[in-house]
Amino acid sequence: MRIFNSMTRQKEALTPLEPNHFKIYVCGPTVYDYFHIGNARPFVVYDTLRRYLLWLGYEVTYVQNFTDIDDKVIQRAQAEGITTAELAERMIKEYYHDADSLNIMRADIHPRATESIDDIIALISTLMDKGFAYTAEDGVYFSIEQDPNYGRLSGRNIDDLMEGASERTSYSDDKRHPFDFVLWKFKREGEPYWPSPWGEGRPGWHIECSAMGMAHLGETIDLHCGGVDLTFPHHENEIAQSECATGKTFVRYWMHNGFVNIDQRKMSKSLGNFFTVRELSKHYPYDVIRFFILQAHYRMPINFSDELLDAAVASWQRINSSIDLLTFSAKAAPETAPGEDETLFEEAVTRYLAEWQDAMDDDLNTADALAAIFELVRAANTAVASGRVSKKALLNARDALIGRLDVLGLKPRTDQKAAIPQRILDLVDERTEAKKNRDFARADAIRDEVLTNGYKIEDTPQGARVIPVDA
RNA sequence: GGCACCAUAGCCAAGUGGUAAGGCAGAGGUCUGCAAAACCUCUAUUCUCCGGUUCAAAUCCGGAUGGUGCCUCCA
Repeated sequence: MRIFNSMTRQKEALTPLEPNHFKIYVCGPTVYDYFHIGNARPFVVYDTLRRYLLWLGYEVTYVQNFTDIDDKVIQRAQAEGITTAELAERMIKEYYHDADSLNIMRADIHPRATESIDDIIALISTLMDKGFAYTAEDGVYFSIEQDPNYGRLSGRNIDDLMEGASERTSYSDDKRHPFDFVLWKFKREGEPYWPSPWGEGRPGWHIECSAMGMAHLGETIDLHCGGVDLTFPHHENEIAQSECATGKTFVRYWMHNGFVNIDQRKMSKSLGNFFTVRELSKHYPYDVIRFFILQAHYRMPINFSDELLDAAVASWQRINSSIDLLTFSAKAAPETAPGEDETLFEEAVTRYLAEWQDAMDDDLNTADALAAIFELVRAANTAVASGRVSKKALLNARDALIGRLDVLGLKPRTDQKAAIPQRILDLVDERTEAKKNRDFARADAIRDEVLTNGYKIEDTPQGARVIPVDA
């Protein structure tokens, strides 16, 4: 598999440091609110990466943190009159609700900043000992001038930063350099704090990811993933503090996903143009949201609108419909089918599955992978219509389809459907009888009645087929 | 101001040197008692524009235009 490494800005062969075992760290949510669709993208994308690596036979250790202490958590907790721990606990529960619904696998480890204070303090101590950190009035800072490699990931040097900063950065505090960043914030009135060798306080934002990543995955991590907006300063700072502490490469492959936009503008909480996944799920099912995200390559920006979601509903329906059709028609399909249709179909299935894998291998191109899925769908629908393809071939195709969708974290609707009530099945039989007697008025009336009850009847060469109408 | 990214049909979106995937929407047809679903055909002589390299460019190089992002809240 090849992956675009943000550090080198090119696609590279992806290999684990430790044989057959990938160690992945994904920047997780700050738990002060429900997460929005823009936050959901990395969770879905890297979950898909994880599933694919597992499918390829690798062992994967997947870590995704919860930032449960920072300014926003404190602010929100104060506004609600509860403790930060209470707020975090609640929002983590809500995170799991949405993430589980999006079929995002739980990480092997979900470390929390407040439970990793010892690791954080140990890391800062090392940086202090080695002369990369210093104490200022309001906290402990990392000195970027001590790091000759600073700026490598984001492609900027300290001079570039100064130029950008000249109009926006205040030089008023007592940091040695305006871009020095805080490792440990000394406590302020009314805020939670922990003891440390430098005084009571709480961790800075960047340090927690380094500390938790290294604590659970070792000093060198295979993959570190997150949104492009984290490239600078968050990931840049993580590299600086981690590598200065250990002298080793912190991360071998950096992956950054593109934004979710609204009206061509970045979706963000500060712009106020966001939809939480929870809110959106009231209008569109979770599987459609996931499908929508995977329809584009992960590094491209995606725009977001009802029209695009509606199109995704229809596309996803096409796939589900084909799976249902395969299951249904396999029942009446011949046991063996020695003809050309059978051979051509099996060849087509093999070809499209190969295309699917090629796409996934090429920098997790889920858009292309889904195109292969659609090709497979068309071949399957054609095979079904021909009636000259064996039961075995149809079921093999169906299972392959379901299997590949599962790697994408997409569950076919069939699996989620309840059994069709006997009452409905009786009506369908009654309609078939009416049709046989050419009593079409009666047949149509029954079809309408069934539809009113939430089920659709479709006539096929193999007989009438009943499917629930999706809400 | 500095550093990046993006521009492909009505809409969405793959494609990084060999002659434009896939989905949605639309039109026509087949099947059907009628539907639905499905299938077939059609819908970009062309990839924002202008130069250049090459036998060959949506793909590489240079420039222009438009849009977006980052530059100590951010996925």
